[in-house]
Amino acid sequence: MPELPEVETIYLGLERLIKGKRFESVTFDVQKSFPNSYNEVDQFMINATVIGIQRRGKALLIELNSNYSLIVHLRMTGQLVYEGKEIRFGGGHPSSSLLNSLPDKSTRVVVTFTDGSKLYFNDQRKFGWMRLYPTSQINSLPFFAKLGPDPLDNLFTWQDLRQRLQKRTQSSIKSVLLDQGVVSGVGNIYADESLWGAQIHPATKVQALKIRDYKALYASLVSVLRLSIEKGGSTDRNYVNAEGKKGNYLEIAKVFRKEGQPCPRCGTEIIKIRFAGRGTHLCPRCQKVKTA
DNA sequence: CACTTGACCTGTCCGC
DNA sequence: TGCGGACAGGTCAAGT
Repeated sequence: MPELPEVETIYLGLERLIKGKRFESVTFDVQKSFPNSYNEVDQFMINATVIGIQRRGKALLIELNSNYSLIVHLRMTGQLVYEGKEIRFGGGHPSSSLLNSLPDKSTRVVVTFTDGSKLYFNDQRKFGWMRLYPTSQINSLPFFAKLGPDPLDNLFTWQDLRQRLQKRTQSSIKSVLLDQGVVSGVGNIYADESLWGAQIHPATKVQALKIRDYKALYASLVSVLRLSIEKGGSTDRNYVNAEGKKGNYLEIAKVFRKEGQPCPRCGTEIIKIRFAGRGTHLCPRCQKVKTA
């Protein structure tokens, strides 16, 4: 669920809220959520200062001045929430937030900074993780080494998209869009939304796509991702940003979670099917399967 | 080798 | 009300 726009929103929040802060202590409940040893945490995290934050695909990198970086992947239900003098939870805090008080029962890691502020890593399903790695090794970690380009990179063009998709001509377009090695950051929500925008059926084989399809898909993907960032991302179930607030993109989504409602383009009822093992939303009239 | 399916988890919702 | 099962969907390992 946290896809590119959600992780970008968290990134923007962390940039403002924790950059320059120094770690005082760290506690965690299950090793799976934070697999480093106590020794590594003591040596490379405690008393280290946050010097930079990056997003790469759906992952966050928090760079420390100890030559280590903290990598965070939220997977399905992860949250990274800040609490400090600017932001408090509970105690009658008026809330567009999903959160009442922290920590809660899904809190896996609590990081405390020297100014008393805290960063909570919550993860209901425990698929997500955060982990310290030497900064110099990050680019060679398998996850990052094979990561495709960011679709919002200024240098990324429709020709790049076409060239990368065309390495997978036998596959369906939706499966390929979800492959982080082809393009990074796209998940189930924005795959469905961008394919609707480009009027391409998710099951269409890449080999059946024409030049105009690549151009349309590129334009659609970029605009959907940008629009969602403006809206603070999508809150489907439990996504919140670094301030604990929900995103608003789903209010203006065209097909995702809109089954039974009219297609904004042609009025036909949006359907939900199961495709490539996932819930897939589309307009059966605007998005026909094309064959080569 | 390319692609698809199952496992990892927990909470929610639906039907009986 | 309680219970079993389907479902949610990111990534990697295992299977076809």
